[in-house]
Amino acid sequence: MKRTALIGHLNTEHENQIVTLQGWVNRRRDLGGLIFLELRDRSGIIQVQVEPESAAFAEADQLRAEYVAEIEGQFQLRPESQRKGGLADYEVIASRVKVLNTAKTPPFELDKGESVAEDIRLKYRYLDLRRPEMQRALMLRSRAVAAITEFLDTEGFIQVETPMLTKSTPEGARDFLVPSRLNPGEFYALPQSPQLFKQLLMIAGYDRYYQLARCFRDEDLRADRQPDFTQLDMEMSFVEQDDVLEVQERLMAHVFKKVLNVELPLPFPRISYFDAMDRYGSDKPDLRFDSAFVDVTELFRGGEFKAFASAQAVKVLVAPELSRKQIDELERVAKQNGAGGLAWLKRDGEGFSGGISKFVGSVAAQLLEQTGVPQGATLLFAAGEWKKAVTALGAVRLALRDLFDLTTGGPQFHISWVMDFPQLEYDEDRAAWTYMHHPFTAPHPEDVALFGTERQGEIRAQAYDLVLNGFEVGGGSIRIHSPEVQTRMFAAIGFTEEQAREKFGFFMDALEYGTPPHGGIAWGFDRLIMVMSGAASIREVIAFPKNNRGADLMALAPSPVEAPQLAELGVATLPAVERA
RNA sequence: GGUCCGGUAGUGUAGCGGUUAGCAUAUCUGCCUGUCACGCAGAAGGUCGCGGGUUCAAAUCCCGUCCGGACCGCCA
Repeated sequence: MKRTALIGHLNTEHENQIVTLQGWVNRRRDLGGLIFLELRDRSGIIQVQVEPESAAFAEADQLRAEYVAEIEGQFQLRPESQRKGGLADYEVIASRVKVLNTAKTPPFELDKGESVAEDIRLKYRYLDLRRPEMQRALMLRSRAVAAITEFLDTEGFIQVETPMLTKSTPEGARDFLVPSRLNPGEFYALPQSPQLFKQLLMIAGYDRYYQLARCFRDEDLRADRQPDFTQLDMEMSFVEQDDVLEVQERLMAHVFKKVLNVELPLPFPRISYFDAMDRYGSDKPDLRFDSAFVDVTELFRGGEFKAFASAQAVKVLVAPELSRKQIDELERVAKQNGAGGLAWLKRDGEGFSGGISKFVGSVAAQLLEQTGVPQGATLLFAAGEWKKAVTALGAVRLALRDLFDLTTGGPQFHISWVMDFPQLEYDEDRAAWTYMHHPFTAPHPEDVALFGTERQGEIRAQAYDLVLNGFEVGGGSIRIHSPEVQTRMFAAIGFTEEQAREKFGFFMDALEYGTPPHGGIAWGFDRLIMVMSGAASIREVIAFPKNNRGADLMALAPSPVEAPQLAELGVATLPAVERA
């Protein structure tokens, strides 16, 4: 059964040799006397010719789509008129064909997989994964892992595995819980991230750590979010913010170079959280195109248009000429993202028409000058409380991107740092301050004094996100290594000493035993691979993903379990009516 | 929890008050020796997601429900 080579590795050196190949029947073209087969493995596809007088003919005649076959024959150039470049210049003239296994007729045609409903693909994922597109994506992912390992190893990072059955770490998301049979009524939590463990490794003196860590968050899914996902988790001791960023930039550039042969320009641009929000309406702005907002708050202040006159912020986005239908659609986007509405104007000569034009007569000239809106183009406005206004207009900006392909002409990949996040955020619903990143994020040293004062909302965190084409592909921070600062942080978010002890006392203890200054980052690895491979969904780069409802449509998980299994765990389920 | 879009042979789609529910492809049969999305001829294959309603008549309209997807909330 020894095969000569993977199909894609056949080359001129094999020319006119007898080769043995194994794979799946990709396609069969039966010309009556003559049979052509396409044999596929993970590396490529080769045409096989079976002649009627060949001893292989009877067996080859049995082959159908997705049968597993072994082919022995001469690897040779095709007739000159039929060469198509690469492996398609060659074919194998079969001398022996062996059916290694039959296959049921596939539920969908593999080479039309792109247009097959995703739930069908997921139900038969093992067939979907045979498609060259899926194999390319998973092989790209594998190459990225190899590049990362190679780089981090060279840079002195040590790979350490942290537990999957652990105690809930305060990352903010819901935990997946695992009942403990040996400790009835008690539960492990699956890690949302290895955050505390990697910090403990720094305290333990491992200096530089990394791990491709499986993480779990029990929240609703999205096209770029799965309940179980992979982080590239890293932590470094005796570093300041710039040290972390510098290593990260070289690592990312190395991965892009190795995997895609793309050169990322270094250093990566940095933008503050405030600027990202203020100019692009997002903390993960897609900077492959500009379309920054223009601030016209002051222009309208106290003016005749009441909706803008006293607004905290009035932002405007220059859009191409829009139809009424397009404006309505964009307004729907704005409203879904928290805006009351979407005011608009069309440039008409030296003034404006449509929308709110009857209110802007007195400021028309300044509006033209400040926005530079071209003839016929549209201005889109969001006004109100600053964060709400910019967020809504940010969503409109992305809708315009998709509507008008605004990224064409820009770089294929744009990566940047978003920096200087606020340390604390006021939660209106709970009427309390909370952490924006996580409670171990170090504040900017100059801002520590603001803890507990009225201005604690101004404290800047030493936190940073990596943003690629509008996706957050990484996030990290310098951590608090001083027990005093940690205590002030807990106090600021309303944790009492007792509450902090109860939640992560072991970590509070550890902090007091000689914690080095340290910081790190975690990459959303699936998301990064999604963007690198140009996929529209994270599911395209995960072998066995969950659907929108968190279900594995192939394995049919989650599923009920038998009563004895629950009893052993000391767990009972509520009837559906009581769950609400 | 919410908004929007969708569900018709295995797959992908058309049909949007009266059709024998159409087309493509896959499948099966026959023919075919240079095909490469092989071709040609034929066959089989459908509870139009499910339930209810409106109507003389429902794939088509209405309500509910289930399922799938995108987004908001949520996810630091």
